Amino acid sequence: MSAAKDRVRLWLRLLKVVRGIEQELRDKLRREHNTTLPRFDVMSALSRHPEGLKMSQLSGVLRVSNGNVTGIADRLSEEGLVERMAVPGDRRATVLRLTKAGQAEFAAQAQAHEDWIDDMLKGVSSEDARAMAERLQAFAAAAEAKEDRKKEYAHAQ
Amino acid sequence: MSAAKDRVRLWLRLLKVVRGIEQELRDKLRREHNTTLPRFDVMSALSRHPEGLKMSQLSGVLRVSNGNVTGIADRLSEEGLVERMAVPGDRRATVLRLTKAGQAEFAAQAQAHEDWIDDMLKGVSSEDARAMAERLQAFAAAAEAKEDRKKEYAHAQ
DNA sequence: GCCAATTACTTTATGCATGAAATGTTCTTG
DNA sequence: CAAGAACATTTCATGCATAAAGTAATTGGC
Repeated sequence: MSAAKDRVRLWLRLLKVVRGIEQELRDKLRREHNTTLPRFDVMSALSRHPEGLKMSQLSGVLRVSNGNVTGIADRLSEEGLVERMAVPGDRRATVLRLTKAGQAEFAAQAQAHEDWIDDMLKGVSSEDARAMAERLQAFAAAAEAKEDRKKEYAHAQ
Repeated sequence: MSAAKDRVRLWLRLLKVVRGIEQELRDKLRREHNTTLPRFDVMSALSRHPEGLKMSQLSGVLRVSNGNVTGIADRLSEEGLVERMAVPGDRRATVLRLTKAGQAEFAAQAQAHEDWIDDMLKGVSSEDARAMAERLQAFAAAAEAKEDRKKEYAHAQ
């Protein structure tokens, strides 16, 4: 009967914990690296693709809107951390990639980021972390599959 | 040795799951109730305090800035969901509270919200939900205590 | 009772986020 | 090959979020 309440309570706790950690990360990024989480996310995605990503690929990976990425890329590129490259054979597209300076800057930020997380989650043992991550993974996979079924159904209409 | 990696992985999964659910809630709120999560949060806080809250109390409860609440309150009050009341004896302060219309509107939103959460977390049993919530609670409490010690230390400087 | 510090709130400037419209390019198809 | 559909990106309008500055009222120490 109170299963719904249990789930809502879980959701509220999840939200509180994640928002708390996220807020601390934002503060540290701003104070210690003069940047923001969205900028960090963009640079992180680019660092995993040294050859660069098209704007649309980037917004797809980060699951944000196209217009959003435009602005963040503009600001990062003004600071020389990122550059827009023409795509030979398609004048519509541009590829965004880290500059040398961007790579160096991100390396420092990423190391700090990992250290902060490790410190904030010190209260969680390695085993617990693995167990919870696995559970969340299973849950996310189930939700994903559900989403897909929904889309197929919509298409069939 | 890889404890740090385990914790970072846990964090990334947490972030992904929470952002995913949050995004779906935002979409549903927008499509089905023509509102947003921040507006919902404000109305939710006010519904727990029928006598109303001062602007500063509200921003404290929601952990957002003062300036932020001003704008949300402006828009909600334009729609007649919320009203600003003068505080007798302190002309600086105003109390914000739900109007009758706001109460009715929020009741509908809150019920839908609970149903959505329950549906999205259907894959989590009641027992698992309680167990995870408890763990998160313990973790949050530990982090809170750590924060407090930090502040005391800062004061002592 | 005065005035300096504090408190309550709003305003401003900046950045992030969205959806929708606009611009220009490429592809498709009759 | 000439529409026109599809695609890649930017621009625009709106809202949320912050920090910092501004306005006004209250409080506390003298």
